Amino acid sequence: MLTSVDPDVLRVLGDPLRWKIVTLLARETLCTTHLVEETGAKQTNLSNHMKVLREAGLVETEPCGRFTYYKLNADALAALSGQFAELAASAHSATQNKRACP
Amino acid sequence: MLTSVDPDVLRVLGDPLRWKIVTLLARETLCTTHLVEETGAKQTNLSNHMKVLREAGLVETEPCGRFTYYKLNADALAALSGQFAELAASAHSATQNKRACP
DNA sequence: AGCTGGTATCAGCCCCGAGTGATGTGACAG
DNA sequence: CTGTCACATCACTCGGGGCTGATACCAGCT
Repeated sequence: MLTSVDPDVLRVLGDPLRWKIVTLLARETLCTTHLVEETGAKQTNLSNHMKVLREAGLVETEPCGRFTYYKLNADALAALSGQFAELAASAHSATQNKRACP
Repeated sequence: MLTSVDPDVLRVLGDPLRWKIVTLLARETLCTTHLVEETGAKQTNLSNHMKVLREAGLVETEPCGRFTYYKLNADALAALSGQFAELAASAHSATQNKRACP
């Protein structure tokens, strides 16, 4: 199939703060306190964004005592990479076939 | 370098209509009239979205008489694919190193 | 020239979502 | 048990962006 991605995941990643969170989680698994001091955002704001990222299937939670660790879902990112590669390949060959003017 | 992508491109792709336009352009090069009848959106709305896609470097215009053909920028998509692959690889190894609880 | 069809721009409406403060819940330490 | 810390949820404001109608622009045809 070609591009089964729905734009929801991309919309989720389109927010600057959420993207920064993703890049931070790409280096190490962190809990909310770390993310607060890394991003400078309020805890409430971060909690909202983490919920969005979790519901989009991009991060997974791992409770550890009273802390909540977040780690990236590498599979989701790999899937995105594959979809974009597929799209790029299709786009490369689509430059030839041009639909006739109406 | 790791993840030089700014979330702007992802935000642009996060809109459902824009994503549909991208998937349509992945198959063949089209002009605005084709996109209007394919998506069912108003011409004004489409023109706005095409401007956004153009400024994001995702599509390129090719004037042909009084028509304007749009084709995908395969390089931009391939770059996105690479960035996500890099991110996925980094995320896979980031599950090991977990920063200590504060 | 004047007319018609394809696109781009402008001005405005309206709604979704990011951000914030207050509050609730739950888990350890004393 | 009580306080404190980590985190989540609720209620709210407000600004950005998607959508639209009107209009300007441009290329080709008669």
